[in-house]
Amino acid sequence: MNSFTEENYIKAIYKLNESDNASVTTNAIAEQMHTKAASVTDMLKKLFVKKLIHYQKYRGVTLTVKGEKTALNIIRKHRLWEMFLVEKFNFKWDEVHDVAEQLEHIQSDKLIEELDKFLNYPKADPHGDPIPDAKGKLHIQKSKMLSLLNVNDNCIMTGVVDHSTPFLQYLERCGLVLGNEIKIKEILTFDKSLQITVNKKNSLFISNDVAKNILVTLK
Amino acid sequence: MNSFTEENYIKAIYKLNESDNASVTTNAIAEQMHTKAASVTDMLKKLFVKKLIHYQKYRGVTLTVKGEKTALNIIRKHRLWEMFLVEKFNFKWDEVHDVAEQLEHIQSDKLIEELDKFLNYPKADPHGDPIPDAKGKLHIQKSKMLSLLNVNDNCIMTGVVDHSTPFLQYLERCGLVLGNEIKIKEILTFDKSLQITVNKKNSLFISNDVAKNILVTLK
DNA sequence: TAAAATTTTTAGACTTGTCTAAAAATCAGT
DNA sequence: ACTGATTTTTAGACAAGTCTAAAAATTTTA
Repeated sequence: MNSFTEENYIKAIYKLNESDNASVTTNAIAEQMHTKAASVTDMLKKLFVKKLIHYQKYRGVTLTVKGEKTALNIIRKHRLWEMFLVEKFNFKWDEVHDVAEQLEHIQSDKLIEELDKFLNYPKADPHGDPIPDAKGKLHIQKSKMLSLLNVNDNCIMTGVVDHSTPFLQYLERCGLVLGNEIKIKEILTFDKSLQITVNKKNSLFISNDVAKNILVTLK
Repeated sequence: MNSFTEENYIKAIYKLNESDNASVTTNAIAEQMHTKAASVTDMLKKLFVKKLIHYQKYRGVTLTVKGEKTALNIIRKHRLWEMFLVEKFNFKWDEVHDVAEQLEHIQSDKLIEELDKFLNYPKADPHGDPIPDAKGKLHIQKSKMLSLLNVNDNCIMTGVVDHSTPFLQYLERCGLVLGNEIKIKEILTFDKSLQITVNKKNSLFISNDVAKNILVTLK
């Protein structure tokens, strides 16, 4: 079994990796955990021995499959408890975090099963953040701004930020409607505009501002 | 704030003191906590510095008022969580303990308030163990077998174990009916039979078997 | 009431997770 | 490609909680 501290490191690594999908640096973890880089290095060695992370000195870390499973289990518990506190115990969204942070470490499979049942098996918490199932699988993806993805990422359009008519009309003319597949071919360095394909055919350029207003989930 | 470990020691001391109401020994705590006497001594020094216990070397410990308040708060949380698990999450009584043992350390006043409200402010858990209120006050007493008390203990009769007619008729003849005050005058060593008074007048002897079938709460 | 048995405490060591300060490795700018 | 800045790691120390072995105090027993 992993200690509370180990669980918190795993979760921090998962979150840092989630946003940029790159190898996570020692300093980034130190900042996230409100601790010092030296302490992080010590812990990384331990997590490496336990085969929870891939780690090479000076090279940052990523989670192993085992580490990711561990992370998803903690996140599952955290998000289910947040739902519970809000829906059943009259917590406001800004009040839940600290308590869920404690509750997520409680060890009991039956408790989490029953909690899930009690909440009617929610697929996402009210933030739109997906709740992994008991096997650690995410059934829905949190949507992100298209502008945050990288070259060669493949995604499905799921929403827009700007709902103005001119914008929506522009999108329709480009074939950018809900459900279509968007692949990023290139991101130009000088203005961060994107070359994309829609449904593997239509190739076009969109500005970074446009990309910021398109919500997608990774495929 | 106290650590999990400190809280567990406080709870252990409370429980050990509850049954016999005497100064609690180092070895008794060590056994209860599944640890070694040397570790207990170390912790006792810490709890003494924090003014949670009265402690003199080699003389055992009792809780201070502050320590007792701390204990009652943990017990309140423990028993509320047990109720919750049984009533809302389909736990059996033998399944709740380990989980409640973890949940009792969660720090959040609002959480416990809402939990209490959610359960409709229960006064006792289904074991009959009383749940302290938010101020640490016990509104009902757990009833025990009269045979477990000591000389000079004073109590009120609250129930019986054996409900057979002959037994109840015998009790009535002795004046042993619900609500009457029983004081233990003497416990004979050779057969553990008891000399008692009922309502400070009638003095009589009852066998230990009879005493085992009379439920009382301490006054 | 003195010796024997038991309980409790002390002393010193180990583990986990943390820190500071200094050394080593990597990265950035020219 | 070199130099300086930054990041990461190492080394050594500390606090909490635990342990074993030995010493000290208390209790039991004869």
